[in-house]
Order: sequence, then C-alpha cells, then structure tokens
Amino acid sequence: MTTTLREVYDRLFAAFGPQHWWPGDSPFEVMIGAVLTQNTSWKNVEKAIRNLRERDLLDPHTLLEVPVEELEELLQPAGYFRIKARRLRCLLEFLFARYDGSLDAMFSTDLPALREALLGVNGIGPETADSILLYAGGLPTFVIDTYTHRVLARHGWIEFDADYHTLKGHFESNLDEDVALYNEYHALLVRVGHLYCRKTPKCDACPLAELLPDGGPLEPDY
DNA sequence: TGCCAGGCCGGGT
DNA sequence: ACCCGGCATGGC
Repeated sequence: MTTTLREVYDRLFAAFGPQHWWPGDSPFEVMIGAVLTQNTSWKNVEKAIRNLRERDLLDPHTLLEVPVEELEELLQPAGYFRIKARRLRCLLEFLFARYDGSLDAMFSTDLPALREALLGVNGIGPETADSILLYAGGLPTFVIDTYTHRVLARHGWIEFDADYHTLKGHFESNLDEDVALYNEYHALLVRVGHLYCRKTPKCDACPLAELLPDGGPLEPDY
C-alpha cells in the first residue's frame, strides 16, 4: 500500500469533516446504542433510545429493574428486539457483578483484560466490545466494521479474507495510539461506506476513488 | 418493491 | 474449524 492509513484519514477528514461520534449524552447511553445498532440502521436505534429516555431508563440502576418483557416492547423499533433485550440484560448483569453498576469503575480497569471480559458476555462480539471501549469508555482500541473491511478490501489494502483481529492490528500498528484519531477515523469510514461503499459500489464521487486499482475496486461484489 | 442496515450466536457439517 | 440460518424493524 503506497498510500498510508494516515493519508486515507486525511482525505476522508478533508472531504467530510468531524463526524461528532458517538451520538449520546452519556457513556451508558453510548454503550446501550452499541448493542442496539448491531446490523441495524442508527435511525431505528434512535427510536428505541428515545423510548428508554422517556422512561428515565438510560441509567444502569433503573434499567436493571425493568423486566425483560417490558424491555422488549421499548426496544421494538430497533429490530431484533427480543434478542437485544436479553443482550442488554447480560451486559447489565456483567456490569453489576464485576463493577457494582459503575461504568467509571469498569473503564478504569486494564484495557486488554476488560476487552476479553466483554467478549465473554453473551451478545458482545468484537465490534460491539470495541465500540463500547472506544466511544463509551474513551479507551484506545480501534473499531472494525463491515465498511472498514469493504473499503480496505476493495482498494487491495488488505487481504479480502483478513479477519477482525488482523484489521484491528493493521490500524493500531500503523497509526499513533490516539483515542480522538481512532474515534474520528472509524466514524469517517462508516460515513464513506454509507455514501459510496455499499454492496454495489458507487466509486465515482468517492474521495478515495483515485486510490482504487486500475479497473475499479477489487471484490466489487462484496 | 425488495434490499439493506454501524453483528452475533448456536447448531450443523 | 468453518458455514449458515435466525433474529426484525423501518428507510430508501
């Protein structure tokens, strides 16, 4: 790759500017959103979060008191509402079992150990864990998502088969360890993905278009 | 109208 | 160790 990841970032930032991620008024709200947005558009997530806010449930202690059936109803507009209600319960149980419900306590612990512990919670995979750590906790871990994979694979900057861990390491080993940079970079990748890097690429107006290999994107049908 | 969204899990080869 | 179906709503 002749273009560095830093140069890609600079292009994206020049094109789109700051993305102000993650939307949310508190770390807890951000953490909830990370679970709710799994394979789901953020618009739908907003409706569910609004339901929670209207009932003052954007707090670990109050949310803990909500029966799972009631939680399902509140999450309905976000889709996958039954499974997400249970996933939030699992995350809450983890938070109380280990940190007495305190996000500050949780985010003050050793990052690699906390990440592994989160991955042990049912419903928390690598992207959700890293989103929680970076966007709710302000900890330096790079978030990989489908768009990240697509953008890099289509430009030939990674092997198409590269897994989550490999992509994460690729970013973290080629960038300064900088929470603000990790934050903005991932948000920009999602933005450029939404606009130009869908299942059928629309590379014509993409700010990264001139960095494509001759003949267009590799893996265009991914 | 069908396709897709800021994944992840569990069961089957 | 992979592969795949299931999960569900709303926007374009």
